This record gives sequence, structure tokens and C-alpha cells, in this order.
Amino acid sequence: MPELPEVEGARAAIAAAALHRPISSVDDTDTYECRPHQPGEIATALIGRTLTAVHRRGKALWCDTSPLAGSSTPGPVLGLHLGMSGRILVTGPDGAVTEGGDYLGPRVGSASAEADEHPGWVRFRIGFRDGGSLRLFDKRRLGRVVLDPDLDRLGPDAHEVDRATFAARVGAGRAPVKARLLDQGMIAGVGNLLADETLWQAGIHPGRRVNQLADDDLDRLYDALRAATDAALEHGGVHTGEVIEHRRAGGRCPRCGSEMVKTTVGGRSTWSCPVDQT
DNA sequence: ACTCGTGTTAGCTG
DNA sequence: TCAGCTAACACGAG
Repeated sequence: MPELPEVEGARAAIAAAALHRPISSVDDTDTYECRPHQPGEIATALIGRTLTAVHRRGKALWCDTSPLAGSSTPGPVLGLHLGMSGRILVTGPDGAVTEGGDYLGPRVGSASAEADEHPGWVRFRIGFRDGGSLRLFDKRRLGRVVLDPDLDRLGPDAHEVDRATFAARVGAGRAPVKARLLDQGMIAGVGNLLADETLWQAGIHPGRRVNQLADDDLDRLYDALRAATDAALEHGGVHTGEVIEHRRAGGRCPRCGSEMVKTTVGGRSTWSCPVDQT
């Protein structure tokens, strides 16, 4: 499911294939994903414009839109969130598909094939005048499409944040460190898997209170987050993390061989090594 | 049938 | 007042 690295893949797909193509139709009839908009509201706002740029902070994506012909006023911002299972599919005029987002696994077909089999899981669609499209394909239906999204409550991007800002934001208060890493308002982009991977890399117990972290711990945490995020971006998703395949009953720590332990932290399922993480 | 979940958030609690 | 936590959201997968 999409965390920062997967969302970056979706951003890249839009940047590579969806910009500067005039929009001729929009299907915004999924009233849950498009809430609080009424059906047709997003369509009316976008038809006749183009997407001019795409941005990402944490797991949030948004596109700028062009003025209408004869005007110089830019259009609304189109906010996109992939939720737990969203993928972006961009189809070119020639039918070629560029995609990014939720990872489906090595033995599952592409999302474009799955989208053809399950048209009901396409929750939002932009049709371009050239015949292609941009689709949000989302099984779980927890994604979100909204005009002029509020991005003010989002913290700095987890992959862009500098060491001092990271330490100040993550170190404040007394929440369990994993809950703090998952707080999108403090640092944006870390999801459940990336949090477990980062804490395992850093050798820090997920339930440790942030006020119990020394400067040295925060340093290691920052380095581990960078390393885990870089690796996930390079290898294609957070599922490629070193400890991720061992997050299961009977799984063993790849470093010391101890049996991994499951707990709940910040309301999320959490796996950690009882020996290496303190 | 029933539980779980890689995300977000309103509303409750101490 | 504020930080932290719980439950709810929707719905597929095991």
C-alpha cells in the first residue's frame, strides 16, 4: 500500500505522461472518494484545462491546472491521495499505460490489466481530448480526490527534511516513537511498513517514548529513515525493506535470528526484534 | 462467517 | 489546552 516511495512513483507517472493534455471529460461520480464535492463539480472545474505540474509532499499529491482559453487565471489545484490501495494509471493517445502507486506483487498482473477486469475499482477518471486518460484505481476505496486540498497540516516531507528539523519535530513530546513517525503533521510520508523498517534499522524499539531518546538515537533514526526511504525509492517500494518479509508469525530477525514480536503501537500492527531494538 | 489491514481523521480522554 | 489514543471509514483478502 502506498507510502512515500509508492506515491513518488505515482507522481513520476503523472509528470511523465499526463501533463499539458487538454481535459475533455471527468468522471467524479464516486461521492465517497470525491467528498465533499457533488458529482460534476470537479468535472466542471477541470474540463477545458490541462494539468500543468504535479507535486508531492509525503503521501499527498496535487496538480496545478491551466487557465481556460482567453484567461490568465490558473485553474483550481487537483488534490489526489492514494489511500491504502490506490494506483495512478495514465494512458497515452496510443494506449500505452504509465503507472505508479500501490505495489501489486511480483506475480500479479499490471494494474492496467486489473483495471480492465474490475472497472468498478476505477474511482476517478480524467479523459483527455487526445483519447487517453488518467485513472485512479483503488480497490479499498480509501483514496481521495479533492479540489484545492488543505496541505497546511502536513509536516515536511520525510525524504526532504533536514536533520535538525527532524530531531526537533520527532523528539518533542512523549509519544511512542513509532506513533510520532506515523504522524503526518510532524513528518509526512512514513507509513506503517516504512516505520517498522526504519526503527529496525536504527535498533530502536517502536514503543520507546520520544522523550527517552538521546540525541544519538535521533541521529541514528534520521540516518535509518533516509537509508530506508532511499532503498525503497530505488528498489520499487517499501515492501523491499530488509525486515519486511520477516514481519509475520514465526518470522526471524535477519540480523540476530530472534523471533520477531508483534505488538500494537499508535493503533497499528507493529513487528520488532526483541533483542536488537531497545 | 469473521477478522484483519501498508491510510486518514473526528472526537474522546487524561 | 494539548497531546495522544480509539473508533470509524469502505471493502477486499485470507
